[in-house]
Amino acid sequence: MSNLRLVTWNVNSVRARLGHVEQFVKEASPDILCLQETKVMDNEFPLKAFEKMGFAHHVIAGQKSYNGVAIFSKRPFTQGEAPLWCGKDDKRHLAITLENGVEINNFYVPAGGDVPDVAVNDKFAHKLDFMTEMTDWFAKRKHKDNRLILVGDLNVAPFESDVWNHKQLLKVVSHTPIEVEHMDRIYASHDWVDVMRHFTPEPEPLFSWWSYRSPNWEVADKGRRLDHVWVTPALKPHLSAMSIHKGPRGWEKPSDHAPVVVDFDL
DNA sequence: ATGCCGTATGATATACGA
Repeated sequence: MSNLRLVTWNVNSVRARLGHVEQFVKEASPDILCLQETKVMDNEFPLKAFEKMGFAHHVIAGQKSYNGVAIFSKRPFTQGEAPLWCGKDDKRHLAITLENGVEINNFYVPAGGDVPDVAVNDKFAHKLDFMTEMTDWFAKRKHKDNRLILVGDLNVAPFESDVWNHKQLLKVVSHTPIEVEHMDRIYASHDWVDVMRHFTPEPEPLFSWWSYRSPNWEVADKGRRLDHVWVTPALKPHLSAMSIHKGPRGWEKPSDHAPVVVDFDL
């Protein structure tokens, strides 16, 4: 058993945030770094900077302007299976398997647009379909011995204490009941453990995202928990710590998401 | 927070985020 530190962070452009990533990696020293919204094609990804940060292994999947995920690791891995979600090759998922057999899935679930109505908003329909496919995918692969980690920007804040004001956000995309139902089905698909709530149970507020549009983000604290770390039951005994790092959200020209750190004995 | 922000792009406006 040794310590494994995992970080998940929606950086909102890896090129715009490279300095922040370097600074945070220096501070937190993760063994595995899962990024979302890299917003860069693979041939333009600043890989050398990540090698200098000490990550000997990586897998990246980007496209121009939108989406994009990446996993950087100090430990060797093999790349895992990643289906075409909703039939689109829009670079929202990567999977790796470490030498100890632990599989890490890094997701960027569609944001869903503004209007929480599938009849008038294709983006919302895409989001719900994406979550349904995640449910089916993990249900199909379910096995009691599976040691899976699921991280990323899932773009849903499921619990009342995952948003700054439950009642005001019930009709706001990310906290609507239909999205929470879809997320509950993913939870059930593999008896997932919500690691962040394992360490910080309700009703303590827990946020990982604060809008750029809200001034005085830290004082107002109108946040939402959109970023998640889940594990399958076999990994629950190996959890040792979790923390959301608000520091980088306060740095100059920040991402609107804060990095989440989870420590395992693995 | 619906709002005045931020990132990206064949850009000086538009799409997208959530």
